[in-house]
Amino acid sequence: MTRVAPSPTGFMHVGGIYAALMSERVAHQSGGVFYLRVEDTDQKRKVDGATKVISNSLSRYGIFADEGVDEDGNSYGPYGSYTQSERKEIYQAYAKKLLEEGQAYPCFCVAEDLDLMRKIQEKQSMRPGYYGRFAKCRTLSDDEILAKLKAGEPWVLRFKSPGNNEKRMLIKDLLKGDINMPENDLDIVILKGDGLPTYHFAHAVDDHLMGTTHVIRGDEWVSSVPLHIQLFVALGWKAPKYGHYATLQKLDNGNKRKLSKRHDPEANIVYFWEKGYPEKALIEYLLNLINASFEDWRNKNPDKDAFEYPMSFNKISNTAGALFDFQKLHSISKEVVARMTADEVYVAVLNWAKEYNAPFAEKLQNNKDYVTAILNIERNIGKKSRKDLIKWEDVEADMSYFFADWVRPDLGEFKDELPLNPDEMRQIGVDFKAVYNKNDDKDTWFKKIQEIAEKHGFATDTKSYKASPESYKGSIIDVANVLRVLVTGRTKSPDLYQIMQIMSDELLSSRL
RNA sequence: GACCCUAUCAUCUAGUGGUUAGGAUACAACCCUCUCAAGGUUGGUACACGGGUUCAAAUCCCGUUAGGGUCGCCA
Repeated sequence: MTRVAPSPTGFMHVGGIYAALMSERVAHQSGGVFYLRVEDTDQKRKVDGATKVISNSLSRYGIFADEGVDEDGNSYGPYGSYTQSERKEIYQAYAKKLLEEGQAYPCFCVAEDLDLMRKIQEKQSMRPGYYGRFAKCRTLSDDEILAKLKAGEPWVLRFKSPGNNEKRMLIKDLLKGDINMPENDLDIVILKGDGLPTYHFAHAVDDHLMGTTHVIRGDEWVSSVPLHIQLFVALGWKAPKYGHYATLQKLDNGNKRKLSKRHDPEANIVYFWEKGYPEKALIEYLLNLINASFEDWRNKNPDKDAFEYPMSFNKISNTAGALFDFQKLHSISKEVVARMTADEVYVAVLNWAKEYNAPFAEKLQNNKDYVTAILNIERNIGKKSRKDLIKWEDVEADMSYFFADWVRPDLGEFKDELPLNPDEMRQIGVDFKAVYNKNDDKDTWFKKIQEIAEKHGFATDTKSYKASPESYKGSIIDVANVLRVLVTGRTKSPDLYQIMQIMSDELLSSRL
C-alpha cells in the first residue's frame, strides 16, 4: 500500500511524477494498492481546479490511483475523503485525544514571540526551535490556559514531544539504510490556528487510517522521521516503513540544486506538454533514473510497454540527487518515437497541435494521408529507422517544405555550402525537371542525377572526385545537394528520392 | 551554527574485499553513404583527498574537503 500526496497548488512538479511513478510501481508490481491523497492543509496555497491538474498529469503518464481523488475533486475508495481539508474533524478528534492524554497542549505564542525566540537562540548560537525552556506554553497551568482562551487569544495545538535531543535513535530507511539520528524534542504544531493539521500530524493520521505500509517520499523528509515516529507512537499506532529518495537536481553555475519551481521552467510538467515530449519518453527517462538497468531491459525487450519493466525497489540509487539530463531524455525520446508507427505519430502530433498550435492542427487534419506518408519516411525499418524526431513541437518546422505555403530561402544563402551560384543551381533544377519521372525506381532516379552531374562537370561518384578533385567542379554530393536545396531549402534532409515520391508533381516542379 | 545524507568518466550509473573498473548518453575519429539522421567499428588521465585495517580496498573504518537536505501555524 503506497501513495502519492501532492499539494493542490495548480503546479505539477516533474519530481511529482517521478515520486508517483516510484510509488505506483512499488505497489502495483507487488499486487498492492496505490492511492492519491490531496494535501491541501495550506489554504493559502490552494488553487481552484488543482485536483484536475494533478489527476490529469498522472493519468497522462499512465499512472492511475486505485483510490483517491478524481479530477473534479471527488474522492473514491474505502477510506473516506482523500482530500485533507475534508478530514478536519478526523484530525481534530485525534488531536483532542492527545490533548486529553497530556500529549499535546495549546500554545498561545504568536509570530512575534517565535521570532524573538529564534533571535535569542541565534545570538546564543543555540539550536533553534520550540523546545525545552523555550517551549513557554508547555508549562502553562490549566487556569492560565482557560484565562487566555477566555480572553480570546489565538492558539495552536502543539505536540508535547517526549524526546531528548541528547539521545539517539536508529531509523531504518528502505532506500538509505540505517540512519542514526538524535531524538526529536521539538514541540511542533499539530493543529494550526485555522483548525487544520500540519503536514506532520496529517501524515500520521492519514497514513495510518488509509493503511499505508510504505511511505516513499523525497529526502527532504528524512530529518522529520524521528518526529513522525514519535507521533505514531503517541497515537498508539505502528509507523509505516519509510523510503527516502534523492530529489531531481539541476546544474546552476557549477553547483547542483533542487529543480526549482521558481527558476526552472522544466520543473513544471506542463513544460513537457508544451514542447510535446512523448509521455512514454519521460516515463522511460524517469524509470532509467530510478533503476539504471532499465535501459538494458529496454534493449532486450524493445516491444514491451515500459510498465512491464520489473523495477527493483532496492536498486534505487542511494546517491545524491541526479541532474535532470535533457540529452539523455532526447536520446530516449528518439528511440521511443522511432518505435512508433507513422499513424501513431500522426495522432500524437495532432493531439499536441490541437492544444498548442491550432493552425498546424488544421493543416494536419486537412492532409492526413500526406502527413502520414511524410512521417513514414525511413520509419519502421528496424534498427536503422530514422531517429531524429524528439518532440512534437519540432514536427511543423521539420516538414514545412512539404507545403505550398512554405517559402524557400534565397539560393544565395548557400554560397558557403555549395560550389555553385544561384543561376547554376536553377539550371540543374531545370535539367533535372526535364528528365524526372515519378515512376522511376531509385536507381534510375539516381542515374539521372549522375548524368546531370557529368554534364555540368561534376564527378559522378565520390571516389573519383576524391581521387582527383581538381578535375571536377565538385562531386555528385554537390549536385544532389543542389536538388535538395531546391526542393527542401536545406542541405540536410531525409532521403531525397522518397521526398520527391511523396510530393505532388505540381509542388515538385514549382521548386525545380 | 546544529543535525542528517552523498561522493566512480562531462552526465546517469553498474560495482557489496581479488574486475584489463562494465554499460548508456554526450563528445571525437573512421566505415557505410546523394546530405542529415540512423547503423557499424574504435577512442578518452572516472573510483574527491589523506590516513588506517587487510596478503589484497572503488568496496570496510577514521578524518578532511566538496555538494545536497532539514531546522515554519509550507508541504
